[in-house]
Amino acid sequence: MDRRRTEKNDETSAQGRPTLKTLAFMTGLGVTTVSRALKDAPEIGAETRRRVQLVAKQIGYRPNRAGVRLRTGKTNVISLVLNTEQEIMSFVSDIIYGVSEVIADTPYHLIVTPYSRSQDPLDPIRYLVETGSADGVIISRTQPNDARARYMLEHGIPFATHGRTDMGLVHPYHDFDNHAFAVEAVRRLASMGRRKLALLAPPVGLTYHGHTVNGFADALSEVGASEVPFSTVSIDHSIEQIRTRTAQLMRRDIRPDGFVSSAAAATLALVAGIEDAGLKLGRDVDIVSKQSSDLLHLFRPELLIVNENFRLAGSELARSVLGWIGGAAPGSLQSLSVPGEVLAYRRSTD
Amino acid sequence: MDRRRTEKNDETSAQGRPTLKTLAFMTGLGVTTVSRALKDAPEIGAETRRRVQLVAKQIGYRPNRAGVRLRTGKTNVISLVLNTEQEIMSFVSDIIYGVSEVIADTPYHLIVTPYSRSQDPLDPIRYLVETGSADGVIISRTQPNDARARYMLEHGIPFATHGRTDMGLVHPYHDFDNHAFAVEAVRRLASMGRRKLALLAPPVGLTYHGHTVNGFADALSEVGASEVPFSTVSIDHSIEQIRTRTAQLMRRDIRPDGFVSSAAAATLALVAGIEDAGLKLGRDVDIVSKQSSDLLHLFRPELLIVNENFRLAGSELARSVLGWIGGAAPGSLQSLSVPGEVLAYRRSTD
DNA sequence: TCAATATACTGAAACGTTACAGATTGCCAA
DNA sequence: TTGGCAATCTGTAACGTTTCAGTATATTGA
Repeated sequence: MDRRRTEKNDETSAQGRPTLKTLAFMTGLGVTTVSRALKDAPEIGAETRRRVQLVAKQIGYRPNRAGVRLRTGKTNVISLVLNTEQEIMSFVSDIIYGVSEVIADTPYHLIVTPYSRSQDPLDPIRYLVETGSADGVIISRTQPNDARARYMLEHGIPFATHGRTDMGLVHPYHDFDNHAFAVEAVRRLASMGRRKLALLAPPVGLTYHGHTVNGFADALSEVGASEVPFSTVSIDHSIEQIRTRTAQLMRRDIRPDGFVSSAAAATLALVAGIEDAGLKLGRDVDIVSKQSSDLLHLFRPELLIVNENFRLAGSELARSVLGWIGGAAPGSLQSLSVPGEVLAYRRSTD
Repeated sequence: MDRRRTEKNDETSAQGRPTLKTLAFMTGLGVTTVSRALKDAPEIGAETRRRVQLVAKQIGYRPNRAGVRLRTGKTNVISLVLNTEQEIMSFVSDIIYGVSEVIADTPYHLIVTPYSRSQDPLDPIRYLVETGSADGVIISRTQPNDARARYMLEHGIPFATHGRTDMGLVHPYHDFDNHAFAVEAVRRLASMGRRKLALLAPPVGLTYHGHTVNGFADALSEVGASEVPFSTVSIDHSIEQIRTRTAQLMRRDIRPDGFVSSAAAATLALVAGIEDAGLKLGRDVDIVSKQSSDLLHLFRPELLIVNENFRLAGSELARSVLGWIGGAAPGSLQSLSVPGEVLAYRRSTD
């Protein structure tokens, strides 16, 4: 059953996977020459290079990852660090697919490194750095003063953040312009005559919470509308919590006639809460909501919708990390995604 | 900048990561002894073993993955093979989290290996096997006669399928009992007086399409209801397609008064189509739908819901693969998840 | 007492790769 | 002719690990 070779040389017939040694034997060259020929090193004769590459292609040679990794330290791995308690209707799959698209034609593999909310978010990063498990890292849930970004910068490992930081440190990122989103949302609500607006914001602590809150505030004063505070819940809260808090809010004398919501799942809860309070979407209140997959319009056609493309985010993040690994300047690997227009499926005038 | 050691021995002070050599030096033992001591080999003295393990823990020794992999061929990697064009509201993140949970306390890493629908689904599998990139594989979208399962069985790589096969070959799987789901769904609809039922089924070709269709048919004859054929669309079709086909169906003279739907996103489209035709959920028609995240009840409280837990599926699949890798009999690593009861949030009698 | 055996440990080799430090050849200038 | 040099190619060592084939010491049996 276990038919191992007794000879040291495997230059005979049946082999497992071809290695450099196999190629060296087939071409009559040395292992070193083959190695260099495959990576287009300058001191290899043009014909030799072609010959080696041809044979390599023919027999389907693939470099052994472990060999490369052991020798060079290069893992050819990108790690996507994810929070395990991500909410419902998660965008995670979109990001993964976006990343996959980009690394598909590279030798890179994507590993998913999870952490639970109870853990220190720095734990998985430390693990990756200490064990040298990846050449590059992608993180999300970015904070203005992000310990993970600082740590990776200090340890010299390339990374990209989904969302910006605000520490005066420069690193690649991709972000959705949530300030612009909030501004457009408020303008839209104002244009429909809504004057008392509430914001269902991202969780406090994350950078885009600030962006969203600021955009909301800026636009409020621009259009001369007022805010009904609604900061007891964020989109990170459970469906039930958002729903009950919303219902409470809507039963007060002073209640909002318009909402800006930063996430689709939260919007479902928001609508439920509004209806629990006996009010009607499109008549008593309007909502502008972000979504990452195209289904809110099915939920309630009165919803006003702005799309955020997480697949694009994944692609951009992957491109950024690979760019940094490839030696590009981190400052040149930053991108901001501008929100599209607010989409309406049925007018609130019905 | 590049302060490499000139000495061959790194037994001096500042090092990067500790290796077996480091431990050997610190303990005064040979590298071999240290290696064996760490894995509780029998021929190591009890005290030596303890001493080595203590020191290893103290200095935070972590075996170098590349070294192990090169020497032993063990990758300590599980690959999750995913279709990149997965629909909206994807369960992918749940599966990933489920897998992560299980491998968290193991040396395993999870890599995501994507393939697009245009590709041969066998491609990623071949890649994994040929390059020896993983110790175990998890696949979904399983077919009765699944070329991937056959291929992996032939090549002796442990795997688990999400969904069963029907080839007379034995391998680990986890599946949701879709036959039971369809039966319960039909019974429920029948108990509400619905007699003409339609099925929004999984895509033809996948094993659970058959299970669902059979369960549906079995229960129909059990309760004496009739079927309104609706096989022009499956849950794999786009939201728009399902919606328009549903509307067409519901405008016919003979239209269903009950639906069984195999996916939440499809149900959204189904409801939209029904309402496009001017009919009302809970009055003209009832729907029993599967869902994997808890939000359909927010969409329409009249919906009847059965939950499918994909996180559990991920965990079970991971456990199975690890079990097989660990030498368990593949036949002992099969599990079937029984659907919970049909959940109602508001009675259709309203 | 001697040999046999068990116990505890060890060095060398190998996995596949790349970097370093040559080695060989041919050509040209002096 | 000689030396120098460019152009190609090559062997060896090393990355960190495990396995193989030992070695050394203590213990046992006769």
